[in-house]
Amino acid sequence: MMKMTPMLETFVMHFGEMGSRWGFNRTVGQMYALLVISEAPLSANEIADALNISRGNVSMGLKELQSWRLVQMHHVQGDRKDYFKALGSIWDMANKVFEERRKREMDPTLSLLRDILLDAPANEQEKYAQERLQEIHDLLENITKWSEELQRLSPEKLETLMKLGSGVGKVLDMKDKFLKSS
Amino acid sequence: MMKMTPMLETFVMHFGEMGSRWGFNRTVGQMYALLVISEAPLSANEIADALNISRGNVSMGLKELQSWRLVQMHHVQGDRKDYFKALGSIWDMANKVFEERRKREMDPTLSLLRDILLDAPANEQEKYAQERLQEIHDLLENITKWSEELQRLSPEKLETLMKLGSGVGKVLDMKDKFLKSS
DNA sequence: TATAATTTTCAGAAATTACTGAAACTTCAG
DNA sequence: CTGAAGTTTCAGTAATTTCTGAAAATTATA
Repeated sequence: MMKMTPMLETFVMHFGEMGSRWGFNRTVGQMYALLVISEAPLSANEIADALNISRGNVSMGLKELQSWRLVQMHHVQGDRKDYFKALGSIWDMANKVFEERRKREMDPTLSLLRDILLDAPANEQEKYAQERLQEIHDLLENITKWSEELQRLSPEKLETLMKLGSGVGKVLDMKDKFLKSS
Repeated sequence: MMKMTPMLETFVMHFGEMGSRWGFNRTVGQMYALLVISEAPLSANEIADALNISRGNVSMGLKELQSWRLVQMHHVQGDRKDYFKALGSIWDMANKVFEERRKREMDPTLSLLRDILLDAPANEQEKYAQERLQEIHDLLENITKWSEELQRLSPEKLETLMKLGSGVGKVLDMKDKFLKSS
Protein backbone atom coordinates (compact mmCIF):
# COMPACT_ATOMS: atom_id res chain seq x y z
CA MET A 1 0.00 0.00 0.00
CA MET A 2 1.10 3.52 -0.83
CA LYS A 3 0.69 5.92 2.04
CA MET A 4 2.23 9.27 1.37
CA THR A 5 3.97 11.66 3.69
CA PRO A 6 2.86 15.29 3.44
CA MET A 7 5.98 16.18 1.48
CA LEU A 8 5.25 13.64 -1.18
CA GLU A 9 1.60 14.47 -1.22
CA THR A 10 2.50 18.09 -1.93
CA PHE A 11 4.62 17.04 -4.86
CA VAL A 12 2.01 14.72 -6.30
CA MET A 13 -0.70 17.36 -6.07
CA HIS A 14 1.56 19.96 -7.64
CA PHE A 15 2.33 17.65 -10.52
CA GLY A 16 -1.39 17.28 -10.95
CA GLU A 17 -1.81 21.02 -11.28
CA MET A 18 1.06 21.27 -13.72
CA GLY A 19 -0.14 18.25 -15.62
CA SER A 20 -2.78 20.27 -17.36
CA ARG A 21 -0.11 22.67 -18.61
CA TRP A 22 1.93 19.76 -19.90
CA GLY A 23 -0.81 18.29 -21.99
CA PHE A 24 -2.56 15.80 -19.76
CA ASN A 25 -5.18 16.27 -17.10
CA ARG A 26 -4.91 16.62 -13.36
CA THR A 27 -5.40 13.03 -12.34
CA VAL A 28 -3.08 11.75 -15.04
CA GLY A 29 -0.42 14.10 -13.75
CA GLN A 30 -0.94 12.89 -10.19
CA MET A 31 -0.81 9.28 -11.27
CA TYR A 32 2.43 9.80 -13.07
CA ALA A 33 4.03 11.65 -10.15
CA LEU A 34 2.97 8.86 -7.84
CA LEU A 35 4.51 6.22 -10.04
CA VAL A 36 7.74 8.18 -10.39
CA ILE A 37 8.32 8.51 -6.66
CA SER A 38 7.22 5.01 -5.81
CA GLU A 39 9.95 2.42 -5.83
CA ALA A 40 7.62 -0.58 -6.03
CA PRO A 41 5.18 -0.98 -8.93
CA LEU A 42 1.60 -0.12 -7.98
CA SER A 43 -1.68 -1.75 -8.91
CA ALA A 44 -4.53 0.27 -10.33
CA ASN A 45 -6.41 -0.10 -7.07
CA GLU A 46 -3.52 1.16 -5.03
CA ILE A 47 -3.33 4.20 -7.28
CA ALA A 48 -7.04 4.85 -6.97
CA ASP A 49 -6.76 4.58 -3.18
CA ALA A 50 -3.69 6.75 -2.81
CA LEU A 51 -5.19 9.51 -4.92
CA ASN A 52 -8.81 9.11 -3.95
CA ILE A 53 -10.09 8.81 -7.46
CA SER A 54 -12.34 6.29 -9.11
CA ARG A 55 -11.16 3.00 -10.46
CA GLY A 56 -12.48 3.86 -13.90
CA ASN A 57 -10.55 7.07 -13.99
CA VAL A 58 -7.36 5.23 -13.12
CA SER A 59 -7.96 2.82 -15.95
CA MET A 60 -8.33 5.64 -18.44
CA GLY A 61 -5.36 7.51 -17.03
CA LEU A 62 -3.11 4.48 -17.29
CA LYS A 63 -4.19 4.04 -20.85
CA GLU A 64 -3.16 7.59 -21.60
CA LEU A 65 0.18 7.25 -19.81
CA GLN A 66 0.82 4.14 -21.81
CA SER A 67 0.01 5.95 -25.02
CA TRP A 68 2.66 8.49 -24.02
CA ARG A 69 4.88 5.49 -23.29
CA LEU A 70 5.61 6.84 -19.85
CA VAL A 71 4.57 3.82 -17.80
CA GLN A 72 5.19 0.16 -18.08
CA MET A 73 2.95 -2.70 -17.10
CA HIS A 74 4.38 -5.30 -14.80
CA HIS A 75 3.28 -8.76 -13.76
CA VAL A 76 3.89 -10.26 -10.37
CA GLN A 77 4.23 -14.02 -9.90
CA GLY A 78 1.05 -15.59 -8.63
CA ASP A 79 -0.94 -12.38 -8.72
CA ARG A 80 -3.49 -11.65 -11.36
CA LYS A 81 -3.41 -7.90 -10.88
CA ASP A 82 -1.50 -5.65 -13.24
CA TYR A 83 1.17 -3.48 -11.70
CA PHE A 84 2.56 -0.27 -13.11
CA LYS A 85 5.85 1.53 -12.91
CA ALA A 86 7.19 4.74 -14.40
CA LEU A 87 9.28 3.88 -17.40
CA GLY A 88 12.98 4.56 -17.83
CA SER A 89 15.10 7.41 -16.57
CA ILE A 90 14.05 10.99 -16.16
CA TRP A 91 15.85 11.68 -19.42
CA ASP A 92 13.75 9.15 -21.21
CA MET A 93 10.70 10.73 -19.74
CA ALA A 94 11.65 14.20 -20.95
CA ASN A 95 12.35 12.78 -24.38
CA LYS A 96 8.96 11.12 -24.56
CA VAL A 97 7.19 14.23 -23.46
CA PHE A 98 8.97 16.35 -26.04
CA GLU A 99 8.35 13.89 -28.80
CA GLU A 100 4.72 13.43 -27.96
CA ARG A 101 4.11 17.12 -27.68
CA ARG A 102 5.83 17.74 -30.97
CA LYS A 103 3.51 15.25 -32.60
CA ARG A 104 0.45 16.85 -31.12
CA GLU A 105 1.42 20.47 -31.32
CA MET A 106 3.48 20.85 -34.44
CA ASP A 107 2.97 18.02 -36.89
CA PRO A 108 -0.68 18.81 -37.70
CA THR A 109 0.11 22.47 -38.29
CA LEU A 110 3.11 21.62 -40.42
CA SER A 111 1.01 19.39 -42.60
CA LEU A 112 -1.75 21.96 -43.00
CA LEU A 113 0.81 24.62 -43.90
CA ARG A 114 2.31 22.38 -46.56
CA ASP A 115 -1.09 22.01 -48.15
CA ILE A 116 -1.90 25.68 -48.02
CA LEU A 117 1.43 26.65 -49.48
CA LEU A 118 0.84 24.47 -52.54
CA ASP A 119 -1.89 26.79 -53.73
CA ALA A 120 -0.98 29.96 -55.52
CA PRO A 121 -2.06 33.12 -53.71
CA ALA A 122 -5.31 34.47 -55.12
CA ASN A 123 -4.74 38.13 -54.28
CA GLU A 124 -2.52 40.60 -52.48
CA GLN A 125 -3.87 39.65 -49.10
CA GLU A 126 -3.14 35.98 -49.67
CA LYS A 127 0.27 36.83 -50.99
CA TYR A 128 1.23 38.58 -47.79
CA ALA A 129 -0.35 35.82 -45.71
CA GLN A 130 1.50 33.09 -47.56
CA GLU A 131 4.79 34.78 -46.90
CA ARG A 132 4.12 34.71 -43.18
CA LEU A 133 2.88 31.13 -43.43
CA GLN A 134 6.03 30.13 -45.26
CA GLU A 135 8.09 31.55 -42.41
CA ILE A 136 6.10 29.63 -39.85
CA HIS A 137 6.42 26.52 -41.94
CA ASP A 138 10.19 26.85 -42.19
CA LEU A 139 10.49 27.48 -38.50
CA LEU A 140 8.42 24.47 -37.55
CA GLU A 141 10.36 22.31 -39.95
CA ASN A 142 13.63 23.46 -38.44
CA ILE A 143 12.45 22.78 -34.92
CA THR A 144 11.21 19.37 -35.94
CA LYS A 145 14.48 18.42 -37.59
CA TRP A 146 16.43 19.76 -34.68
CA SER A 147 14.45 17.87 -32.12
CA GLU A 148 14.75 14.65 -34.11
CA GLU A 149 18.46 15.28 -34.11
CA LEU A 150 18.56 15.69 -30.36
CA GLN A 151 16.68 12.46 -29.92
CA ARG A 152 19.17 10.65 -32.06
CA LEU A 153 22.07 11.97 -29.98
CA SER A 154 23.50 9.60 -27.39
CA PRO A 155 22.70 10.46 -23.76
CA GLU A 156 26.33 11.30 -23.11
CA LYS A 157 26.49 13.77 -25.97
CA LEU A 158 23.22 15.26 -24.87
CA GLU A 159 24.73 15.65 -21.44
CA THR A 160 27.75 17.39 -22.94
CA LEU A 161 25.53 19.65 -24.96
CA MET A 162 23.45 20.53 -21.92
CA LYS A 163 26.44 21.27 -19.75
CA LEU A 164 27.89 23.40 -22.51
CA GLY A 165 25.57 26.17 -21.44
CA SER A 166 26.98 29.55 -22.26
CA GLY A 167 29.68 27.82 -24.26
CA VAL A 168 27.33 27.32 -27.18
CA GLY A 169 28.24 30.62 -28.70
CA LYS A 170 31.93 29.90 -28.46
CA VAL A 171 31.60 26.47 -29.97
CA LEU A 172 29.73 27.97 -32.87
CA ASP A 173 32.55 30.45 -33.45
CA MET A 174 34.97 27.59 -33.30
CA LYS A 175 33.07 25.68 -35.85
CA ASP A 176 33.48 28.56 -38.29
CA LYS A 177 37.20 28.73 -37.67
CA PHE A 178 37.53 25.02 -38.00
CA LEU A 179 35.66 24.90 -41.26
CA LYS A 180 37.58 27.81 -42.70
CA SER A 181 40.94 26.28 -41.92
CA SER A 182 40.13 22.84 -43.21
CA MET B 1 -12.06 45.53 -43.10
CA MET B 2 -10.76 42.01 -42.95
CA LYS B 3 -12.58 39.61 -45.17
CA MET B 4 -10.92 36.27 -45.43
CA THR B 5 -10.62 33.90 -48.33
CA PRO B 6 -11.41 30.24 -47.56
CA MET B 7 -7.72 29.37 -47.51
CA LEU B 8 -6.99 31.93 -44.85
CA GLU B 9 -10.09 31.04 -42.93
CA THR B 10 -8.92 27.42 -42.79
CA PHE B 11 -5.62 28.51 -41.39
CA VAL B 12 -7.14 30.80 -38.79
CA MET B 13 -9.53 28.11 -37.63
CA HIS B 14 -6.77 25.55 -37.44
CA PHE B 15 -4.66 27.87 -35.35
CA GLY B 16 -7.63 28.19 -33.07
CA GLU B 17 -7.78 24.43 -32.59
CA MET B 18 -4.06 24.24 -31.99
CA GLY B 19 -4.16 27.24 -29.71
CA SER B 20 -5.47 25.16 -26.88
CA ARG B 21 -2.52 22.82 -27.19
CA TRP B 22 -0.17 25.76 -27.17
CA GLY B 23 -1.42 27.17 -23.92
CA PHE B 24 -4.09 29.64 -24.91
CA ASN B 25 -7.72 29.17 -25.84
CA ARG B 26 -9.40 28.83 -29.17
CA THR B 27 -10.38 32.41 -29.78
CA VAL B 28 -7.01 33.71 -28.66
CA GLY B 29 -5.37 31.38 -31.17
CA GLN B 30 -7.67 32.60 -33.92
CA MET B 31 -7.03 36.19 -33.06
CA TYR B 32 -3.31 35.69 -33.19
CA ALA B 33 -3.45 33.87 -36.51
CA LEU B 34 -5.56 36.66 -37.92
CA LEU B 35 -3.10 39.31 -36.82
CA VAL B 36 -0.17 37.37 -38.20
CA ILE B 37 -1.58 37.07 -41.69
CA SER B 38 -2.98 40.54 -41.82
CA GLU B 39 -0.66 43.17 -43.22
CA ALA B 40 -2.57 46.13 -41.85
CA PRO B 41 -3.15 46.52 -38.11
CA LEU B 42 -6.70 45.65 -37.06
CA SER B 43 -9.04 47.26 -34.57
CA ALA B 44 -10.74 45.22 -31.89
CA ASN B 45 -14.03 45.56 -33.71
CA GLU B 46 -12.60 44.32 -36.96
CA ILE B 47 -11.27 41.29 -35.15
CA ALA B 48 -14.60 40.61 -33.50
CA ASP B 49 -16.30 40.88 -36.88
CA ALA B 50 -13.87 38.72 -38.78
CA LEU B 51 -14.06 35.94 -36.22
CA ASN B 52 -17.65 36.33 -35.17
CA ILE B 53 -16.92 36.62 -31.51
CA SER B 54 -18.01 39.12 -28.91
CA ARG B 55 -16.32 42.41 -28.37
CA GLY B 56 -15.65 41.53 -24.74
CA ASN B 57 -13.94 38.33 -25.68
CA VAL B 58 -11.67 40.20 -28.06
CA SER B 59 -10.74 42.60 -25.33
CA MET B 60 -9.76 39.77 -23.01
CA GLY B 61 -7.93 37.95 -25.75
CA LEU B 62 -5.89 40.98 -26.69
CA LYS B 63 -4.99 41.40 -23.07
CA GLU B 64 -3.70 37.85 -22.99
CA LEU B 65 -1.77 38.22 -26.24
CA GLN B 66 -0.22 41.34 -24.84
CA SER B 67 0.74 39.48 -21.68
CA TRP B 68 2.53 36.99 -23.92
CA ARG B 69 4.03 40.01 -25.67
CA LEU B 70 2.89 38.69 -29.02
CA VAL B 71 0.93 41.69 -30.20
CA GLN B 72 1.58 45.35 -30.27
CA MET B 73 -0.83 48.21 -29.94
CA HIS B 74 -0.77 50.82 -32.63
CA HIS B 75 -2.25 54.26 -32.94
CA VAL B 76 -3.47 55.77 -36.14
CA GLN B 77 -3.38 59.53 -36.70
CA GLY B 78 -6.76 61.11 -36.17
CA ASP B 79 -8.45 57.89 -35.10
CA ARG B 80 -9.27 57.17 -31.52
CA LYS B 81 -9.47 53.43 -31.97
CA ASP B 82 -6.64 51.15 -30.91
CA TYR B 83 -5.14 49.01 -33.63
CA PHE B 84 -3.23 45.78 -33.16
CA LYS B 85 -0.51 44.02 -35.04
CA ALA B 86 1.43 40.80 -34.47
CA LEU B 87 4.75 41.71 -32.97
CA GLY B 88 8.13 41.11 -34.53
CA SER B 89 9.35 38.32 -36.73
CA ILE B 90 8.31 34.72 -36.57
CA TRP B 91 11.54 34.10 -34.70
CA ASP B 92 10.61 36.60 -32.07
CA MET B 93 7.27 34.97 -31.79
CA ALA B 94 8.74 31.52 -31.24
CA ASN B 95 11.09 32.95 -28.65
CA LYS B 96 8.27 34.56 -26.76
CA VAL B 97 6.21 31.41 -26.80
CA PHE B 98 9.08 29.31 -25.51
CA GLU B 99 9.95 31.78 -22.81
CA GLU B 100 6.40 32.19 -21.67
CA ARG B 101 5.76 28.50 -21.59
CA ARG B 102 8.92 27.90 -19.65
CA LYS B 103 7.75 30.38 -17.07
CA ARG B 104 4.38 28.75 -16.77
CA GLU B 105 5.34 25.12 -17.11
CA MET B 106 8.72 24.76 -15.48
CA ASP B 107 9.52 27.60 -13.11
CA PRO B 108 6.82 26.77 -10.53
CA THR B 109 7.85 23.13 -10.44
CA LEU B 110 11.51 24.02 -10.16
CA SER B 111 10.79 26.25 -7.21
CA LEU B 112 8.68 23.62 -5.45
CA LEU B 113 11.36 21.01 -5.99
CA ARG B 114 14.00 23.29 -4.50
CA ASP B 115 11.92 23.62 -1.37
CA ILE B 116 11.20 19.94 -1.07
CA LEU B 117 14.81 19.00 -1.55
CA LEU B 118 15.86 21.20 1.37
CA ASP B 119 14.17 18.86 3.83
CA ALA B 120 15.92 15.69 4.88
CA PRO B 121 14.08 12.52 3.86
CA ALA B 122 12.01 11.15 6.77
CA ASN B 123 12.12 7.49 5.77
CA GLU B 124 13.13 5.03 3.07
CA GLN B 125 10.20 5.96 0.86
CA GLU B 126 11.09 9.63 0.98
CA LYS B 127 14.70 8.82 0.36
CA TYR B 128 13.89 7.06 -2.90
CA ALA B 129 11.44 9.78 -3.88
CA GLN B 130 13.94 12.53 -3.22
CA GLU B 131 16.44 10.87 -5.49
CA ARG B 132 13.93 10.95 -8.35
CA LEU B 133 12.97 14.49 -7.47
CA GLN B 134 16.59 15.54 -7.54
CA GLU B 135 16.90 14.14 -11.04
CA ILE B 136 13.85 16.03 -12.20
CA HIS B 137 15.17 19.16 -10.57
CA ASP B 138 18.53 18.88 -12.30
CA LEU B 139 16.89 18.24 -15.63
CA LEU B 140 14.59 21.23 -15.36
CA GLU B 141 17.46 23.42 -14.28
CA ASN B 142 19.51 22.33 -17.28
CA ILE B 143 16.68 22.98 -19.67
CA THR B 144 16.09 26.38 -18.13
CA LYS B 145 19.73 27.39 -18.38
CA TRP B 146 19.94 26.09 -21.91
CA SER B 147 16.89 27.94 -23.07
CA GLU B 148 18.11 31.16 -21.47
CA GLU B 149 21.31 30.61 -23.38
CA LEU B 150 19.48 30.21 -26.67
CA GLN B 151 17.59 33.41 -26.04
CA ARG B 152 20.80 35.26 -25.47
CA LEU B 153 22.22 34.00 -28.77
CA SER B 154 22.06 36.39 -31.71
CA PRO B 155 19.53 35.51 -34.39
CA GLU B 156 22.34 34.71 -36.84
CA LYS B 157 23.96 32.26 -34.47
CA LEU B 158 20.61 30.71 -33.75
CA GLU B 159 20.18 30.32 -37.46
CA THR B 160 23.57 28.65 -37.74
CA LEU B 161 22.74 26.33 -34.88
CA MET B 162 19.43 25.40 -36.43
CA LYS B 163 20.90 24.70 -39.82
CA LEU B 164 23.58 22.63 -38.20
CA GLY B 165 21.13 19.78 -37.93
CA SER B 166 22.86 16.46 -37.91
CA GLY B 167 26.13 18.30 -37.56
CA VAL B 168 25.56 18.78 -33.86
CA GLY B 169 27.26 15.53 -33.02
CA LYS B 170 30.29 16.39 -35.09
CA VAL B 171 30.63 19.83 -33.58
CA LEU B 172 30.55 18.27 -30.14
CA ASP B 173 33.38 15.93 -31.08
CA MET B 174 35.29 18.88 -32.40
CA LYS B 175 34.84 20.76 -29.19
CA ASP B 176 36.55 17.93 -27.30
CA LYS B 177 39.48 17.94 -29.68
CA PHE B 178 39.74 21.69 -29.51
CA LEU B 179 39.70 21.75 -25.73
CA LYS B 180 42.24 18.98 -25.45
CA SER B 181 44.66 20.72 -27.76
CA SER B 182 44.46 24.14 -26.12
C1' DT C 1 -17.71 -24.81 -18.41
C1' DA C 2 -18.84 -22.00 -14.47
C1' DT C 3 -17.21 -18.56 -11.47
C1' DA C 4 -14.30 -15.44 -9.44
C1' DA C 5 -10.97 -11.72 -10.08
C1' DT C 6 -9.88 -8.05 -12.52
C1' DT C 7 -10.08 -4.46 -16.13
C1' DT C 8 -12.46 -1.55 -19.43
C1' DT C 9 -16.13 1.14 -21.12
C1' DC C 10 -19.28 4.69 -21.28
C1' DA C 11 -23.62 7.37 -20.01
C1' DG C 12 -24.51 10.85 -17.23
C1' DA C 13 -23.04 14.11 -13.26
C1' DA C 14 -19.74 17.34 -11.70
C1' DA C 15 -16.23 20.56 -12.41
C1' DT C 16 -13.90 23.64 -15.12
C1' DT C 17 -13.17 26.87 -18.67
C1' DA C 18 -14.66 30.01 -22.26
C1' DC C 19 -17.90 33.40 -24.10
C1' DT C 20 -21.47 36.90 -24.25
C1' DG C 21 -23.39 41.26 -23.67
C1' DA C 22 -24.83 44.88 -20.93
C1' DA C 23 -23.10 48.07 -17.55
C1' DA C 24 -19.20 50.58 -15.80
C1' DC C 25 -15.36 52.89 -16.93
C1' DT C 26 -11.94 55.91 -19.57
C1' DT C 27 -10.52 59.32 -22.70
C1' DC C 28 -10.79 63.06 -25.37
C1' DA C 29 -12.90 66.97 -28.22
C1' DG C 30 -15.73 70.74 -28.01
C1' DC D 1 -18.09 69.98 -17.77
C1' DT D 2 -20.65 67.08 -21.16
C1' DG D 3 -21.25 63.66 -24.16
C1' DA D 4 -19.58 60.72 -27.79
C1' DA D 5 -16.39 57.10 -28.95
C1' DG D 6 -14.19 53.72 -27.42
C1' DT D 7 -12.48 49.96 -23.95
C1' DT D 8 -12.77 46.86 -19.99
C1' DT D 9 -15.05 44.22 -16.58
C1' DC D 10 -17.71 40.67 -14.87
C1' DA D 11 -22.04 38.07 -13.64
C1' DG D 12 -24.35 34.71 -15.77
C1' DT D 13 -24.70 31.19 -19.39
C1' DA D 14 -22.83 27.96 -22.67
C1' DA D 15 -19.53 24.68 -24.02
C1' DT D 16 -16.11 21.54 -22.94
C1' DT D 17 -13.59 18.48 -20.22
C1' DT D 18 -13.05 15.40 -16.54
C1' DC D 19 -14.68 12.03 -13.27
C1' DT D 20 -17.67 8.49 -11.32
C1' DG D 21 -19.62 4.14 -10.79
C1' DA D 22 -22.27 0.50 -12.36
C1' DA D 23 -22.53 -2.69 -16.15
C1' DA D 24 -20.06 -5.23 -19.76
C1' DA D 25 -16.02 -7.45 -21.10
C1' DT D 26 -11.92 -10.07 -20.32
C1' DT D 27 -8.93 -13.42 -18.26
C1' DA D 28 -7.44 -16.99 -15.38
C1' DT D 29 -8.55 -20.90 -12.39
C1' DA D 30 -10.75 -24.81 -10.75
